[in-house]
Amino acid sequence: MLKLTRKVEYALIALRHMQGKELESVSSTKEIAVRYNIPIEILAKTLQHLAKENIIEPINGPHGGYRLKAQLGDINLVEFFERVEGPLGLSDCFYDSNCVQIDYCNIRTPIQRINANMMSMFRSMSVQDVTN
Amino acid sequence: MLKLTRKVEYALIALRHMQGKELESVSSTKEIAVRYNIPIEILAKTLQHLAKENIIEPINGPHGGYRLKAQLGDINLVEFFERVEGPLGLSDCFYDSNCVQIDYCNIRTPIQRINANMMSMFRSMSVQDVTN
DNA sequence: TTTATATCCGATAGATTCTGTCGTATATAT
DNA sequence: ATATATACGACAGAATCTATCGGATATAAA
Repeated sequence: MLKLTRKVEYALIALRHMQGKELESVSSTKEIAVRYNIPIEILAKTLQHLAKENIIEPINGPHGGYRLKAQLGDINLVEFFERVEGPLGLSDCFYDSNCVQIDYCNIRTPIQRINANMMSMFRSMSVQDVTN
Repeated sequence: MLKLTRKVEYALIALRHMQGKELESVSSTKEIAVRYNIPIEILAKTLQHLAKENIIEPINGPHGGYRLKAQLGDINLVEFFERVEGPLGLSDCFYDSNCVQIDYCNIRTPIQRINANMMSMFRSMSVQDVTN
């Protein structure tokens, strides 16, 4: 409950890795996978996803890899989590409402308040707060 | 990702239900299950768990059920989540460390900072903030 | 004392999500 | 050409979440 997914963690590890290098320099999937002991195939998918989101830029071919493209300070954590994992919320009913309790639920409003607090907390931090 | 479990939601729904009634009055599992459209067996388990945690008090026999026992204002949300679901944290490595990345991880410290923020946010709210 | 209505509790099954793997295609530097 | 990268859909295994089943104990009331 209330945990990050591996995918988000792998993404952050990779971004921090890239952040630690010179701006133009390129990091390959293999390099990162070996360095941090991450299964290469799943890291590959994660990086492809970040590339599709224009957060990193892919370089094809030998000596290729990825380098940072977006300003990590401009992406807050709610935005980042949603771009990597989709809609965010303490309960599904805040973005998709096929919950059988929805018509009777007596805690929807208070939970939504807490959810707003959580969102606001994550929104107050940027990806760079993690990768620096 | 970052969602509450049904068990926690059912527990909160039940507590709010009890909170809305007179102090001495008793609510049965069936009454709550029907009222909020919750599978009765799983709600039963949840209430038994809350009883073991001394948050509610069981009354056996016909016309039995449960009534509030603890002061809900005294239980903060971190404590509540942990009493219902066990250890809490954005990543497992904050309370149990068989993560294969642990020796190489470059984001453990920043994530722990975010985790501390989240904990502090949940600690600043009590169960009563949800059930009132 | 029997009966009906509750809680109690371990075992298990089903569903969903999370995590990781495989195979194949495409791009490009040397 | 070849070697080394990314791209990507399909699938498989694992873990967690959610729900169900069966049978036990407790007690109020007929």
